[in-house]
Amino acid sequence: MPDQPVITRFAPSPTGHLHIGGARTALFCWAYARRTGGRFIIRVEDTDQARSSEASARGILQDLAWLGILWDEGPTLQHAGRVVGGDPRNVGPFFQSQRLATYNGVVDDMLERGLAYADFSPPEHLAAMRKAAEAAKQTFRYHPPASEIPPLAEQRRRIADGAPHVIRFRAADEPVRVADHVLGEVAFGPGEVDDFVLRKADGFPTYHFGVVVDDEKMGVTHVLRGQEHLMNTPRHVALQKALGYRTPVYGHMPLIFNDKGAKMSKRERDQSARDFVAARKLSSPPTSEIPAEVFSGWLADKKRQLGTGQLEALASALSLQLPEVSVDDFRRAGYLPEVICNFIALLGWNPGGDVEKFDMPFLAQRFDFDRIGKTNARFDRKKLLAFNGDAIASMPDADFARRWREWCAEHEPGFAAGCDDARWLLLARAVRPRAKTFRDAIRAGAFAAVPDDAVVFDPAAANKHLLAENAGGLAALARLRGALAASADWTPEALNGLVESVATSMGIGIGQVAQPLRVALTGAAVSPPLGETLAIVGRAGALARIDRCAAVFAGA
RNA sequence: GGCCCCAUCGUCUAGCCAGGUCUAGGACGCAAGGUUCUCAUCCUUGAAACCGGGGUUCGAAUCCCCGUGGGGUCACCA
Repeated sequence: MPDQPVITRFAPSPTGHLHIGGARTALFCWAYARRTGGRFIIRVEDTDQARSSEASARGILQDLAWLGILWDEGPTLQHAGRVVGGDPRNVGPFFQSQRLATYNGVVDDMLERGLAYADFSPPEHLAAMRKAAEAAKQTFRYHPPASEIPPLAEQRRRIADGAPHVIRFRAADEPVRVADHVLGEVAFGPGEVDDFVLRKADGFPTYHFGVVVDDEKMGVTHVLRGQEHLMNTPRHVALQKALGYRTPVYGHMPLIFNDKGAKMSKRERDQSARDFVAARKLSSPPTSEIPAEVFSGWLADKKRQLGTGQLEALASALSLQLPEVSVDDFRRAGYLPEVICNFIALLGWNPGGDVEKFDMPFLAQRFDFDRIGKTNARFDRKKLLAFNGDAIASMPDADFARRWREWCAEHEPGFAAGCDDARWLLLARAVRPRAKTFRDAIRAGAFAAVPDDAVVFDPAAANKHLLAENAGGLAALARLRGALAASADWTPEALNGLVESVATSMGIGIGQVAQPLRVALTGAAVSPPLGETLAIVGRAGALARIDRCAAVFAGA
């Protein structure tokens, strides 16, 4: 196959959000196709009827598109004014649940050729055998002697009678070699591959069967996936060999761990919430979203997970920050898609030398198997945060202002609502060096969204800067008010100068003027520089806030 | 437990494949100092690693073996 164009695929199962590890797999598959001038396709593996959902599939596609990982073939999605996906080679559909006829055709053929057989034994039978083998400390391998497999005619007859059954692969007793392009050659002894199920009792293919058939039918040449799939590969290779299919080039990537050294998973979010609840000794749910019995069961059983909505309701009721695990989590937390791509690419791959900041075109130009690492990587949120902060810091003002506003429209619609463009730009500029994420920026700029008559004064700040000692803070405020009311120039630069000159004229340090003003304007001891803060609040707002502050603390 | 993978600063890693230029480089984090009206940014400096043991070799972070440690996987989930 060396002369054929490269075809890679990402094959998510639509049972939840796009996980960060899945995003990396997709990114690498995309990058490899781009670099080699090949094609990148998406195939949705929705063969688990109980757990798959269309909403999840759509969410995953949207997350991919948001990250900038666009596919050449696959389900179609409207994104940024164009259609992503499609089926130019006529190899679809790209949902496995719509390809049952294809799988059934292959099953028939395999039955006919003795490569597979119908197994009518009930699941309990298998479970018992497995248990017995475990008790005897033996490796369980399902591979009955040929004499126990009914003749094909009988299999056909019972199938036609509607007897419940699965279709199993008839495995050969031979070793399998996998030429992995990341790990090198990996050898598996004879007997490692057993008579695994190809088609489930519900008529849907298993993962192994769907993957092998579809990769062949869709002409996939390169399979990049997580190392958790390594032990599946001999099955796939054995199947390909039996069917006379081509074997794609495999590359198994190192895993991504959380900071506890375990595989990153949604469970982490439940665990973090559970730890928090346990530390607070809460025994009843703090939100009506969660029934009491569900809550207590969840609390007692570390394996149990709450629904996504329930978990989020819990977190917000406790104002608890859940660890981000899925792409959507990071998006809502205010991370930039290009930073996420940059960062996850670095988990398991690097361009060599000291380069670690790069963009999608760079990846599309440089990515190759030979620089994929072999060691599992911990997902370091602190470093991601630093990367995101760097990206925000190096953006042009106007870009940051626009993208922050877009993010707000999606995730914090109330925040930017009444703000005109000029003021928004001032706010964005002031807040930017204080923010590592868009959500951070909201925290830093919160004072701007508070109505002038609703500033909440932090008691500690007010005490320290307005009420302490000889109440010099209130006197400074009075002087500032006069100067501000008279100021001709309402720009950050001029206003900074004005604050300085008030301090000078009063013969005190700038801090002794600045901090009282800061508390009056924002209620807190922390804000952007005063010139900026004043400019954002506006003259009328500033005077109103100062007056209200003076009134509140006058008698104190 | 069987099978399989892996092993450089706390973390992500460069260097390893084609041994010497490595008193092991970068980044995040951490520590100290500086700039500053607060916070943050920013600047400077610093501490910090080749898992252990054998070999091969004039020479090993780099090659080989063993040990140890970590991880993955053992479904009619994917």
